[in-house]
Amino acid sequence: MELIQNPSFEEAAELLKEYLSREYTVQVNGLCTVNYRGRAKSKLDRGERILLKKQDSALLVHGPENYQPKNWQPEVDSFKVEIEEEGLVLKALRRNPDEVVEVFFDEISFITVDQLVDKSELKIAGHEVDIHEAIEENPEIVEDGLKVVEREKETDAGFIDVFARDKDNVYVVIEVKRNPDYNTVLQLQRYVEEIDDEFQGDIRGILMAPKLSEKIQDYLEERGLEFVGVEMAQIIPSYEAVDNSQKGLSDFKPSHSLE
Amino acid sequence: MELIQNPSFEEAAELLKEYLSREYTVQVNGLCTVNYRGRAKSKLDRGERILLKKQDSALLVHGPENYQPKNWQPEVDSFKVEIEEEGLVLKALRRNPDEVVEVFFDEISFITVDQLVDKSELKIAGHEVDIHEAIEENPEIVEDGLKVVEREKETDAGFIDVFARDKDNVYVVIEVKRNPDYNTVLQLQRYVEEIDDEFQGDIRGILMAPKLSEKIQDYLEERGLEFVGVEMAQIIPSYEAVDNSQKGLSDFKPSHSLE
DNA sequence: CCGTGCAGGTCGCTG
DNA sequence: CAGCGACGTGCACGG
Repeated sequence: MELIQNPSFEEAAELLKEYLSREYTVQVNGLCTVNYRGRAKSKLDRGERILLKKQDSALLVHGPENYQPKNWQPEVDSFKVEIEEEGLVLKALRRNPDEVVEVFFDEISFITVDQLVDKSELKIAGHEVDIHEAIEENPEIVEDGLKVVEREKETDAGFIDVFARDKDNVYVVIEVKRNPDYNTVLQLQRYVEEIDDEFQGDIRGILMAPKLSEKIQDYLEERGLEFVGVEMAQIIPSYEAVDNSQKGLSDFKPSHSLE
Repeated sequence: MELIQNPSFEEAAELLKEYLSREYTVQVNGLCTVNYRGRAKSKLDRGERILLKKQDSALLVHGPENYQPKNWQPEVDSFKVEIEEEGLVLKALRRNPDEVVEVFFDEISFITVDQLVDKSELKIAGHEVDIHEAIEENPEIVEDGLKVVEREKETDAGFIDVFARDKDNVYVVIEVKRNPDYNTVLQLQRYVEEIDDEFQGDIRGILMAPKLSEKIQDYLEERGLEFVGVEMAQIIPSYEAVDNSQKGLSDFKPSHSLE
């Protein structure tokens, strides 16, 4: 790993030209201004920030606050580095969409270059697809007597998550959503109408989600559709909720909220 | 700024306990394993990563690739740092939703602590609300003779972005969307039906967006609704598109794509 | 504090 | 390559 504190702009430019477009992780901390132009247009005045260029060319400019970067480029097709009067300019261009991020550094407090090794994959449980699978393996989590007919059934209106029949053999359209909103209701309604055209007769529509706001539930039921809740523990056997109720002895709370 | 290369776990723990819960930006580069439990559950095996704790307590764990962090916590309510056998553990707990991120460090290549100063605000132009305003100021960007009646008009089906009358005095419901999809069409249709109930007579529905896929446009027109495109230059006077057509002499392309 | 909808969303999968 | 939908979406704004 290479790390230079308070590099001259020449040193920094040399390092950047050497490593920016290769599979290295490059970090530059310093005082900068950032412009973006593309799908929208943005301007960010001088401030101290952390620039991160990742090994797949992704570029992030993080300010001292917030989860999200102030500016970014998910994939850069071409970098440009120049030394201007009293500063260093880094431009990151991207095609499709055509966009450019320009970072003007006034001061650089340090710069590091490294190749990080990380082969491991992130394993996540609890996505929507896990709910689909849980339903297929265990249809009674929806309701007793349910029989799954088809998953990902294609219709003119799109794909139905789960298509089934209930204990009375009535067709059931199930829409699974982690975070349902009003549009989810419209979408389900659209599916039910579509299936109604195809199969005639009564069709039930069920929205399955971890939770549903009261207003959306009303909106749903006005349309003759139903809601069924699903718990994480039902779909992830090993799941245990986080218990924050008693705090440990050794923990300490941020003072961020105090000012 | 404080920067320690290859700190001992004791040194690191001391620094973390001192600064994690205060308004400092803390960065730790090293080999770690990460677990998350909350709305879902995830496990990330050993790998070299960059941990960033921001001044508002936001926590990011970035791998060497991708725009998005591997794990994160947008707001941390309580940190915990412990030294275990041959390692250092950092836990970040959050309430609402109850979630915890645990980072187990096996090796730390460096750690920095700093207070970044960044008062400047990010100014972005080109959001949906900018399009609303552009329409209000310049109704002809929708079509000649249009008169805006009301913005954000409330109906039972939600808020209509722009409510207007055309040159023949026919009511027009305009839905503005930066990234329209099928649901946008349904939403617009709902609004038109709602307005139809209220005002009777012919009602036009217009979807205004930077672009619209052909299939969605068909879907829209099947329902008797219309599409009007909007250009960035129409809503941001100073906007100039990025011209990537000819590459500069001094730029250089990433080799990332080559392997 | 919760509910609601936008985002330069990003990302991954499928046709 | 574009279309389409999920996301531990995050985030800002309004009730």
